[in-house]
Amino acid sequence: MPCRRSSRSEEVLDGIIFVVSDYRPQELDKKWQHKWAASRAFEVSVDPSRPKYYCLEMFAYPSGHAHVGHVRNYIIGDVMARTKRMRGFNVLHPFGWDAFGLPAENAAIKNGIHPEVSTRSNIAHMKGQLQRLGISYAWEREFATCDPEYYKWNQWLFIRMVEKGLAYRRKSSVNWCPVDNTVLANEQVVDGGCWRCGTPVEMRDLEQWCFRITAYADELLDATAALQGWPEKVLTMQKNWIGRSEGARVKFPVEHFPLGTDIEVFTTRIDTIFGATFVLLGPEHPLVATFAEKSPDPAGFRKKAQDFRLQDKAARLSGEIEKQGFNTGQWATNPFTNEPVPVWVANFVLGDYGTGAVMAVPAHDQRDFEFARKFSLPIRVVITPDGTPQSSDAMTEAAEAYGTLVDSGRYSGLPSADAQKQMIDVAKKHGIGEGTVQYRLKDWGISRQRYWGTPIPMIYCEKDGIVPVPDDQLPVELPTITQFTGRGDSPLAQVPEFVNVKCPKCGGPARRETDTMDTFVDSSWYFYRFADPRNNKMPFDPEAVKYWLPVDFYSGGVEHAILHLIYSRFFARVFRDIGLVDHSEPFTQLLTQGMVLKDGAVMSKSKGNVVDPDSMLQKYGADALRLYVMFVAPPEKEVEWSDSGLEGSFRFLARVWRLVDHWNETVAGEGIDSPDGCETLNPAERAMRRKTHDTIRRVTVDIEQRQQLNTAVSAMMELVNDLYAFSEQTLTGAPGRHAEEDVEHAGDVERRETICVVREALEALVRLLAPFVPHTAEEMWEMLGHAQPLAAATWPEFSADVARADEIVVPVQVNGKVRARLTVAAETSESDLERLALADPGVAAHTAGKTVKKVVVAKGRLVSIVVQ
RNA sequence: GCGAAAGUGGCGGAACUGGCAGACGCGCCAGACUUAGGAUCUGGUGGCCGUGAGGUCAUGCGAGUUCGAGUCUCGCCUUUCGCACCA
Repeated sequence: MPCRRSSRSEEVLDGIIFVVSDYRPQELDKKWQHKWAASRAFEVSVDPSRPKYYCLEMFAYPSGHAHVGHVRNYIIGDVMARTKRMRGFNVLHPFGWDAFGLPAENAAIKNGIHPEVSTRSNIAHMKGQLQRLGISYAWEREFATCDPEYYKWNQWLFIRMVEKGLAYRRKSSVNWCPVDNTVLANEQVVDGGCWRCGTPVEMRDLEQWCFRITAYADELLDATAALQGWPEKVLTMQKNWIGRSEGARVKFPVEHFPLGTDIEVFTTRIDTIFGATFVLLGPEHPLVATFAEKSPDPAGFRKKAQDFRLQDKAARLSGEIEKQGFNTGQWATNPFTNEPVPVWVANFVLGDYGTGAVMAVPAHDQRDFEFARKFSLPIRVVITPDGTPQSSDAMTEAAEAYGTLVDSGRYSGLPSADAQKQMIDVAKKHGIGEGTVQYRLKDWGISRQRYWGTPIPMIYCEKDGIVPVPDDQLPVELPTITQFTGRGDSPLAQVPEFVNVKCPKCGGPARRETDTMDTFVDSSWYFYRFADPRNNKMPFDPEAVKYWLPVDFYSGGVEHAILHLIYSRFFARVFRDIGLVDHSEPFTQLLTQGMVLKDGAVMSKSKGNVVDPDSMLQKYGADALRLYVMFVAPPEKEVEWSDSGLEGSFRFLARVWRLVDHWNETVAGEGIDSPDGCETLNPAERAMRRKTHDTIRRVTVDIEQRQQLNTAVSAMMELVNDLYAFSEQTLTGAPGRHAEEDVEHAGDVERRETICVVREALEALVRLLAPFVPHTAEEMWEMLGHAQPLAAATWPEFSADVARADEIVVPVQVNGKVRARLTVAAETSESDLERLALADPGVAAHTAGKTVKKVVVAKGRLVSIVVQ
């Protein structure tokens, strides 16, 4: 039964006395949340007879408390999910927890609480928060990545990747965060610092496991063209991250060294090679050590190179580094000019890009130019706009543009592009180089020297080498550790019963891998698991994934534009290539929601500016919060939190409530049906109906096509305003003014047509509101006499016929200024409009005594008259 | 430095394909109802001139295209974001 009361009451909330009519959202929240749970309203199963819709918000790291910034994303997703459900789709809307990670482990080091314990309790609390917001999740599919039933499949997949050569072990120079005591992937280094704590990263040489994401570099890049549902901004970031560049590798032989001692360089501008007057090595280049030995002061040489290495990433935090370098004393031969060129070591040459060495063309590369001027190295112009040779003396900066070659032997006179092709051919023919493609993207190092993650399922045997854990022994479970020391080595290495194991091949003594996986592995495929979360034979049933995937609507923060989203696209391809899925792109549409600011800053615990959703819920109920967050701005935009805005949303809901309360008994009466059955409607009734249908159209388009949820809300507000005005015109007076009498008088409305029109409007309104304010809408739906819950109702039908206006107002401009407004039949022809406009007295006043030069008529919109 | 996006009332924002700028909300002002109003309902609310009808200016600044520009083009300013020695 509806919890409806007819009298007002006073109540004290937060020390303030409110007089409320009837709207008690806190009661409604509980009532409907229980009903939805009891009826399993949002649980779904595969049903090929219905179109599916997979609506997903990025799952959460269980930090303990969700603030309104987090919650905004879940509400956006919920509006989409609830709308699509009412539109007839079989909607999968799951949620889970990205539960492994450093914060829990760091907390354990600090306060001794085991990560498992704190994580589980954080999850419980945050789940409660989301449930109190009424987000329509299929909770039965929930899982956490720290469940062995989940991470088992990380391990299973890892072994498949080892088998396919997509996971491999290598010693390499890695980014090391001295505070978090672990390795970071390149994607996790932001401005030279750790993405989590900002500490400048150090370089260390470590053995670690890598995923061969570069095998998919071209595909990941090319496929961005097909991702039409993604924001351009995110695609651009991914393209830049992959950083494909076409060029050539060319060998510069080192003089006075054995044949085959070459410095190989990568260049995108082989056309400038005749201007290559020196060669630069990065400090990490292998020949640096060799050259040091040949130098008069090997120790000093090595120290200078080492200094360059150390300064590298950290120094970038504080702006640009000055270009430094020193001469190795060695010479190499430019293979095109056959001239000797000096070899230098430079701090700005990256060791891990290309070949770690470059040919320097100071006339045509700004960095080389600055370097050459600083160290008085020769500058030779080999490209000019018109092919006329030039001196470098007057140059103040490098000329990087393409042009025509000069002073380049037999290539002189060729345009850059042609020269590049010919030079690459010649280089290849002589075995001194070849055309290649270089990427900025590097393989993804996933080993982490931490506890709270997925154990890497590998065993090291002296006899058999590196052996994967057999599938039937998965999962390799995390041992329970009681002491968290924070020492710099892998915590798992300190657990002998974990480390010591028999080799699966020979049965002899062996050691387990003690590193765990980067938690981005967990989040790279969780959306597949949701399709079949309890499968204990496979990561998921391919048939279930075939039905539900790809994700139709995915929303989350832009901060994942590269990391999570590129890894997920990579994993989709890995699953594809091991035959488990038949698509390549996991997310059809991506929405990057804007953050919620408080006092101009991103909410964070440390800044102390978090707005806690629970206190808002207590005061205004879930729906007011939901509505406010959707109304305040379009989803992508950053917004500033406003308490008074939230209060406005609460007032709106109370206003709708009073409206329904005012009319419900009348419209639920006998013989009240669709106005389609009514003989004739008077003009006011017709206008009211038109508004109803126009609102249906606007809200539907705003949600489904434009995803502009704020204007959908304002359209509904307009409808409510019109319904108030319409109620005023009926005999009853406005709702809310004399609540008692109005209810009595509502039955006095004489025209059955009026009641039919109101009924149609209210039923449409309540259903349009449902995705935004589901609890309030459910209750009002019940008040309107419906036994079936709104969660199972269908979306209101839009009728173009009803929405069509029969009369329109057409403004008339004279020399660009509006001078009159014509009220005419909607289908008035252009010639009639012109005639009516010229005849209008307001227009005539401005055309009198002048010549009409031109009349432009935009049918149904405007008439523009030019006079002189 | 390079690249992208955005600049609209006191505030958040709207304006869909170039066609009445400021929808909707917040705030503010007034009226009604009231012992009371911080509830509710109604009306008003960009600037300037005018008692008024009305006029006039106005979408960061400056030009341009057009009958008509917040919207398109060019230049500049500001802000935000991304990339930043990637050869």
